[in-house]
Amino acid sequence: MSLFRKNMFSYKQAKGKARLGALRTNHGTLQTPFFMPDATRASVRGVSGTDMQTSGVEALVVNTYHLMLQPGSSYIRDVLGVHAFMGWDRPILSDSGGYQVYSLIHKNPDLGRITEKGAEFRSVLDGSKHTLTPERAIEIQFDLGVDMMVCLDDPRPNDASEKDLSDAVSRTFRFAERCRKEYDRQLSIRGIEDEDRPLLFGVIQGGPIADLRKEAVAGLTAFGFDGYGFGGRHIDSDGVFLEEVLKAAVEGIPPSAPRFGLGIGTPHDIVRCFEQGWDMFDCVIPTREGRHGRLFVWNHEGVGGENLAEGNFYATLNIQNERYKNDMTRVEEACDCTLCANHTRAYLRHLFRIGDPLALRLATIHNLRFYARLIAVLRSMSE
RNA sequence: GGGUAGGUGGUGGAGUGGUCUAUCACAUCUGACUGUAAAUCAGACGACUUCGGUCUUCGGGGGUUCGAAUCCCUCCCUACCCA
Repeated sequence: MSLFRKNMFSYKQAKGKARLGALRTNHGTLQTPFFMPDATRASVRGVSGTDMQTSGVEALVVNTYHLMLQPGSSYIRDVLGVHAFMGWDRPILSDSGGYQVYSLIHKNPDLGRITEKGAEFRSVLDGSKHTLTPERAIEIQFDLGVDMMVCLDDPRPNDASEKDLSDAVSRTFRFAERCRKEYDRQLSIRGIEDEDRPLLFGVIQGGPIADLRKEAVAGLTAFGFDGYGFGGRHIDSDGVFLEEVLKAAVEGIPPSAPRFGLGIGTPHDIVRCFEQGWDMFDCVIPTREGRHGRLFVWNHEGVGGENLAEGNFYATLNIQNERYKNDMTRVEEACDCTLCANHTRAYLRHLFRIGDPLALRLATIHNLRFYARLIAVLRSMSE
């Protein structure tokens, strides 16, 4: 019983393998490709919903693990869902907490362990124990009331042994089966009609080994999910984009399903994934790096496009550098964001220097606007 | 005029005979950041360097000592108290 809803996703082939699509969700239709900033704890740090809408943000990602800890999924359920809680009425996707198996547990074994039962976390907030089973992850995501949810997965570091990576694929598949079973059960318990159900994404594991990725895709697609996400990490330990691995994965996914590159990525990574046929993305880069004073700017005004694939269409500047002390130009003259419309580089640098929270907000807004403009370019170029 | 306490690298402030170019913090400079333990983290921060070192620093000057930021003399300066 494959998940399939008529008119949920449609697309037309664009340049090469890239495609332009439309994904229907309970909070509106999203044009693909699209990029979602991470509002991990139901907040894109430092910016308001209005800031995000003005910047061109169309959808957000929240996190099951972090919201489970604070303020708690039942709390969010009781306040009628994360949309109402945040005051954001556009699409929201929740990540399953699977990434925290990697970012917390694998990077620091003191913070928990992953077993066949699920992920046992030692809370990063107060040390308390929390077990996130596949079933629990799905239940929480229903409590959150999101539009798109993700199966709990078991990502491993890319330098893990082949056996380890293979185990991660098979366990992620078993988790996916359990997630799907619980998903159906929740739909039934909550009396949710097919037309109103959130979309469920399976996650492709396999590390940097293309054959494992193919195997993962084959298993998941045979089982059937609304969409498929590329999990784990899409870069090697040196930050090099795993072009062939992404390609191996995307080729096995039926074109009728949306393809989600989890945690992707830099502007260049997004372009390359889009050209391979990936449709949706999320990443902390624009927001985190913005808060750290790194601003994205186009290399050329008017934005050509010939150089998109080479990745030299943009540059970054560290606004805190001394060279901007007397720089009275805009971060980017051609940008229409709140920062570029009103303030100089020198002023933004000053705001960072004095530690004013406004610096974080303005830098984040600019980077979100940059990403939105990148997506707009991809959409227009491919027609 | 008398007394007391002090003067350490951009700042604050440790050190009180050798392991001191001198802890630490801040400031400054630079870098990193990819499904957010991240308004975080890392490196540099006297000069020169063939990167192995070399030279110059702890208010100024002089002295004791094999050796001084550390002890002594002297001068200068600062803060507070008393006249």
